Amino acid sequence: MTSPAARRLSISTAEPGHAARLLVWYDQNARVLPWRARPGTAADPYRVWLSEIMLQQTTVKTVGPYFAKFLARWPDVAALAAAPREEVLQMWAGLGYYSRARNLHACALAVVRDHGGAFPDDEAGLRQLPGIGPYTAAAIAAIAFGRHCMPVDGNIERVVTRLFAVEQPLPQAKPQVQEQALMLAGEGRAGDSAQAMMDLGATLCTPKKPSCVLCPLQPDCAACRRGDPETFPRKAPKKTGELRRGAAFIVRRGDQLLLRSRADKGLLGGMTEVPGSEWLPGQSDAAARRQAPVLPGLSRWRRRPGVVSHVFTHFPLELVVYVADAPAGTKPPDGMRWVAIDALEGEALPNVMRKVVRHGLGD
DNA sequence: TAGTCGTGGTT
DNA sequence: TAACCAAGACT
Repeated sequence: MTSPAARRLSISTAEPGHAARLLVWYDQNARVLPWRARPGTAADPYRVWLSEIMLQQTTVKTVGPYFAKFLARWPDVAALAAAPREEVLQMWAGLGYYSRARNLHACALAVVRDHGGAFPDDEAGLRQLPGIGPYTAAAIAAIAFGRHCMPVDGNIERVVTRLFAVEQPLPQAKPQVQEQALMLAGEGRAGDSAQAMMDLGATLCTPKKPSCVLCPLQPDCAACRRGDPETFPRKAPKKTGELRRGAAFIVRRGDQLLLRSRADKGLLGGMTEVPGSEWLPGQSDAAARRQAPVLPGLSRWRRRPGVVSHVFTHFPLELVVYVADAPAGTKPPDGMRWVAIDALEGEALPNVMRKVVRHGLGD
């Protein structure tokens, strides 16, 4: 709280509120991250945007190498817009949530085509672009353009619901949290305030065992006073999905594999895969195997021992893997293609398919 | 509004 | 280990 000396001074110097104390803490404790501008220098909207898209539901550690890779290959939004979409998907492979990659490219094209290559400099304008929702629009507006707004992500939801001991569960409490979060934006330093809140949530106000003794907001934190900060935010428990089963089919033609591209939308949209059965709860191995591709002259299917297990956000998956050989010269079925095993790095293979190939090739 | 959409890490 | 979480968007 305010010291007696400071209180006397507060006649002319307003008592530091939440926002001010947050910024004092940030100036001494800000994380150094590749996409952040050096203190005192302006942020590059392209880098801010690229990082914000990559960071959606993705950890800082995971994003690091992808951010560097993208920036080296496409140093500005015009370069990214000029790239083939397939190349963007391939570079994104492994990062997950692939609609982000499709929207990233669509957004770059829109910025070049509709905005002369410059990002809109306010929340409303940004919000119109593909892949930019309420959070990302506010984050870019604050960090890149200094607009007075506060993006609300998982970190900030946690900090705010603890600070005010919000009893209403999420997501119902979102409007209230948004309003309270904005009160923490410092005058003239909205971008730093936003990043300070994220750093606070990531390093001190953590989901479990928060370090309240080090927190600059601790004197005012209702949840900390109650003694149960970990119980915030309130949230309804979510149900786990049912296990789905299926089969994946690896067809070898010499040193090549048979691949195809998934439908543009939906799960793993636009990504590369080996032919496979549907993924259904309770599907028998026999039913899955009947969905094998048909090629002339194909050898017998050999089932690889074991299964490939993978967990998506809303369901776990188990795939049985079969392998067969096709004679030299065999033409690929409609919509499929032969790809050299050595060239798989150049494909937009999601991790589940990397697991399948590794398993099928006996690694 | 609630379900869909990846993957890796932590507890 | 099963559950939860990570700078959410879209339908």
